[in-house]
Amino acid sequence: MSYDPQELEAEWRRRWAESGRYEADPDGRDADDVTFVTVPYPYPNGGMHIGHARTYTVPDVYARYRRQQGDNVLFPIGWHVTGTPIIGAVERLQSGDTHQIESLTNAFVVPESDLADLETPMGFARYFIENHYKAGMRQLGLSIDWRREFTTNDDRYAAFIGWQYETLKERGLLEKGLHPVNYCTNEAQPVTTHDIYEGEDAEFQEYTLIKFNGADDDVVYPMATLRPETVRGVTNAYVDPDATYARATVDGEAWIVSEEATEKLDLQAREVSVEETVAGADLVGKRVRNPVTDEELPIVPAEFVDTDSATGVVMSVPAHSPDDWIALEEAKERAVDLADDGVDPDEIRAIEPRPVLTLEGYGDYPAKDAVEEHGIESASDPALEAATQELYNREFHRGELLEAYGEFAGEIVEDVRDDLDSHFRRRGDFDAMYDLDESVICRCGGDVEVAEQETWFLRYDDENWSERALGAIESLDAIPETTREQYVNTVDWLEEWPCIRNYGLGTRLPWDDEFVIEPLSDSTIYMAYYTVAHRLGDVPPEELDRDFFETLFYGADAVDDPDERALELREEWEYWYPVDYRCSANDLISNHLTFSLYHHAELFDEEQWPRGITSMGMGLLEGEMMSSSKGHVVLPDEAIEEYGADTVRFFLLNSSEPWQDFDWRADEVGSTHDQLARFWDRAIDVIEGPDGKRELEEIDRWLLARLQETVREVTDAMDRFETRTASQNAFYRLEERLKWYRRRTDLDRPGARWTLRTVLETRLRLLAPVIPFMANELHERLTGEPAEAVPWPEPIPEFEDPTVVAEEGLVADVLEDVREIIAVTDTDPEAIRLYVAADWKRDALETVTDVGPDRGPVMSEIMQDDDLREKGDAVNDLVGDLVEFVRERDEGTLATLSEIDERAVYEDAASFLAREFDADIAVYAEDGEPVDPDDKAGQARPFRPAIHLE
RNA sequence: GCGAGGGUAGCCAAGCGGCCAACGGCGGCGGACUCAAGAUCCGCUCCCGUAGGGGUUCGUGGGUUCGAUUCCCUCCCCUCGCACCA
Repeated sequence: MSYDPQELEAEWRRRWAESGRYEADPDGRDADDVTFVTVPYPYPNGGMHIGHARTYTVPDVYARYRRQQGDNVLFPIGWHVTGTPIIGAVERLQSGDTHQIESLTNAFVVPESDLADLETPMGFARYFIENHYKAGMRQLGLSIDWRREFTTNDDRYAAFIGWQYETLKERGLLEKGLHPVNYCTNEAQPVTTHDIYEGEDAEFQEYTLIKFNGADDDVVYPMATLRPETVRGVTNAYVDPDATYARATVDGEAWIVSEEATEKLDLQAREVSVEETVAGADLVGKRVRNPVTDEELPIVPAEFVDTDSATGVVMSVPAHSPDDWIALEEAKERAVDLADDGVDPDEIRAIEPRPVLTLEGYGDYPAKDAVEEHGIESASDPALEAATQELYNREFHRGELLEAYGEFAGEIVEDVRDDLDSHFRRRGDFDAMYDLDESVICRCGGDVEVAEQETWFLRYDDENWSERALGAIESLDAIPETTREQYVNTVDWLEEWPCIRNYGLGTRLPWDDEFVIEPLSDSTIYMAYYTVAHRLGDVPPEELDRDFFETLFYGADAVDDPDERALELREEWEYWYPVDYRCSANDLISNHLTFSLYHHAELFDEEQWPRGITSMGMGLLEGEMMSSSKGHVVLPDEAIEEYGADTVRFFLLNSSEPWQDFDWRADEVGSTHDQLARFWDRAIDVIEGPDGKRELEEIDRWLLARLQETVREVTDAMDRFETRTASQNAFYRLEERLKWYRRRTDLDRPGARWTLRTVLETRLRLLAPVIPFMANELHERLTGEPAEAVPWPEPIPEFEDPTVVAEEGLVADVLEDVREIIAVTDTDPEAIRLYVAADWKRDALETVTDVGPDRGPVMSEIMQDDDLREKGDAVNDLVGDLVEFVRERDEGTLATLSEIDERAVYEDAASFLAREFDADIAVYAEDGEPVDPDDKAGQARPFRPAIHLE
C-alpha cells in the first residue's frame, strides 16, 4: 500500500477529535510532570498563511514530545480581536475598497457569498477564526484543547482584564497624564496608522524651542531646533516674509509664532489665545536676544522657512548646518536688497559663523567644509540634504563641545544633548513642542497633527517594577539565549506606555468606559485565563467581580467572603500555572513579551512567572517576504491538500530551527513529500516482512549503537526546541546509517529483520511529535499501539558500543581509500591487497599516545630502542604522521582504537569489499612476510593499511 | 543612528580552535535498473593529479595560536525591532 496522506490524516483527525485525547484536565500527575505551552493567540483580521502554520506547530511538537515523556500537557488557544484592525478591515470592506476585497477574495479565497458575513467586526473575526485558523489548526493536527478557546471581546474576558487593570491602578502602576498622539483635526480624534491616507511613515519629533526674546519688547520668539546644543552658534533668525505670523499668549507669555503653530500649540495642551496676526515682513529687521549668550541678533527674511514646521521661526547656525551656511552666503550676496526690508546690509555682511564644537577631520566651520566637499553651489542642490545628514550624524557622534559650554565642555554631543536640553529647560530658557516630520492626511481628508491627550499609562519605567521584570528575565529560559539581552535592553528603554484607545474592540476601562484597553495591554497575563476559561462559563459575567478574581488568583484569605466557585477554579489554575514555554516571535520581544513579563512579575508570585520563551523567526515564500495584500502567500489548507499535513509540518520544522527564518520553496516541499513517501514504503516493507530473531552480528550491533546516539541527540534537541536538529537526526542522519547498513549486510537474515524492526519502532517514536499522522499509523501497524501511546525512547546501555562504531569507521575508510586510488589511476583491479601496519608501528603509536603529541620527546623515547634506531628515516616519517594522528583525536577515541584488532576487522569486511569492487581481497600483516609485488606494505600506518591494486 | 542577529561552495544550510575541502537538502553530471520516462540505487560535483596526494577557499583587512571557518579587532554588506502598529 503506497503513501496516501489524505486518507490517513483524515482518519487520525477523526480519531483525535472523537477521543478528546488532547483535552487536558488536572489528574494525579504532580508538578514535575505537568507542562503548559502557549503561543500568542492569533489575530483574525485576515486568513492564516503558512508562516502562521509554523508558529503554531512548534509548540505542538513540544507538547507532543512532553506527552510521550509522560507529562500531562495543556496546549490551549484563543483569539485576539482587540483594537482597530478588524474594525478597519470591516470599514474598508463596507466602503467597497477594492484592495481590501481583493485581498479577501484572492489571497484568502473568501467566496463572494460569504462576504456578507464579514460586515460586522465579530462576524469578520468569527469567519476567519472558524474557516481559517481553526480549520487550519485541525488539519495540521495540532494537539489543542479546544474547550478553552475564547475571544478578547468576551464579557468574561473583560471581567478578567478589568480585574487586572483595577489592581494595577490601585498599586499605582497605572497613571493618568498627557501624551502625544496623531490627531485628526477634522474628526477631532486620535488616529492610527490604518486611518492615515498620506504620510503613513511620518514620525513625530520633539523639537526644542529656544526662547529668544525680542530686544525691544518682551515677546518670546521660540526657535525650533532638533539640535539644542547649537544654541551658542546662532547668528541670526529667519522668518518667511510672505507668511502670516501671530502674536499669541501661550501659557501666559507673549509668543510670536506662525499662524499654523498656534493651532499645534493649542492641541498640545497649551493655553493659547491669538492676540493679533502679524505679517512676516513686519518681523524682518527686528532684533532678538539669545537667552543663553545674551547676544542680540537680527531677524532676516528667507523664503525657505516652512511655517507649517514647528514654530515657523528658525535660527541659523551657519558653522554647523550646511543649509544655513548656504543661506548665509546667499543672504550676503543680496544684502543690498535686504536694506529695503529694513535689514542693515552691513550687519549681514558682518555675520561670522560661530562654532560650537570641534569635529575631527573638519576645520572651524564644518558646514563650510561639508558644502565644499560635496561641491554644493546653491540651496537647490539635491546633494545638500545628504551633506546635511552626514554632518549632523558626525557631529552628533563625534563632535566635542567647546569651552563656552561650561560643564558640558569637551563632551561628545551624543552624551550630553539631553542633559543640556533639560538644563536649559529648568532655567526656563528652553521649551518644547512636537511636530510631524512630514505632512500627514487622514482618510477623511483632514489634516493630522500631533496632539497631547489625557491618557492612562502603564508605568514601565517605574524602578521597582522594572527591577521585578528583570528578575523575571533572569529566571527565564530564553531560547535562543541571545534573546535574553534583548529583554534586558527593552526594560531599560521602556518608558510609560499609553494603554488605552478611544475606540476599538476589547475591554473598556472599568472606571471610564469611554476608553478601551489596547491590544498589547490586554494580552499580558491571559495565559492564566486559559486554565479556567472552559469552566468560567458556569459563572454569570456580572458575578465575575474583583473579589472573584482576587480569590481565584490570591486565595481564600485575599477577600472577606471568598466565592466557592472561585476557590474551585483556583485549584486548576494552580495546577497548570506557570506557563512552561511560550512560543513566540522575535519581533514581539520589544513589546508584548516584555510586557507579559512585567505583568507577571507584578501580579503573580515568582513560582508563577513564565519558565521559558522561545522566539521564532519569520517565513519567506520562494525567497521573498510573504504579503497577504500582494497575494504572495501560501495557505496551509492548499499546502496540506497538495502534500499532506505531515509533509507541511516536516518541512516547516526541518528546514530551520524555530528562531531562524525559513523559506517555503515549493520544489523542496515537493521533495520532502517524496522522502516521506519513500520512508513510508520502506517502513511498510519492514512491517510486512518477517519478525526475525535477535541473533545479532557485528553490523547489527553497529546500527543499534548508532541508534542509541540518535536517541540521545534527538532527546537533547527536543528539550531545547531544536526541531531541525531533532528531525535531521531522527530522519536524515539515521537514514544515512541505514543506507550503509543495507549495503553492508544481508537484510534477509533473521538478525537483520529484528534489527530493522527495532530501529523502525524507535525511530517512529522519535518522529511522532513532528509527523504525528504517519508515525502513529506506522507504529500502530508495527506494534498495535500508536507511537503517542507509548513512552519516549531512552538510550539502551547494552547497545552502546563505541568499539563497533570505530571498527566500522575503519571499513568505511578503506572503502574510501580504495575508491580514491581507483579513480585516480582509472583502473579496475582484480585483486586488492591490504597490509596492516607492523606491530612496532602500533607500539610507536602507543608511545606517542603516552608521551603526548610532541615530536621531540617522542623521538627521544623511541630512539632508546636499538631496533627502531636502525630503521632511521622510516621511524622519523612515521612519528610525524602519528603525532598528527594523535593530535586530531581525543583520548576516548584513542583508547577505543587501541583495543581494536585491525586485521580481524578487514578480514571480516573482506567479502563486503570484494562485492563492492568485484575483486579478490587479501589481508596481510606488514611484518608477516606478505605477498608484496609493488613494495607497498611499508606504507602501512596504524589504522590506515597500505593498499595494493592489481 | 540605536539595539539584536547574520554574511560558509550554483542555491538553501550545518559547523563555531585541530577528526574541515567543510554534515545534510536542492540543483547539475555520470553509471545501474527500464522499451522509455519517472521513481529507486551507486558515484562525482573548488582547482590540479595515472596510488590514497597537492593547491586555493568559509564577506574584507589585520591580530592571537604550533594550528582559525571556528577566538579578538577594523571595515563593508544584509535582515529584524525602535513605541501607540497588531
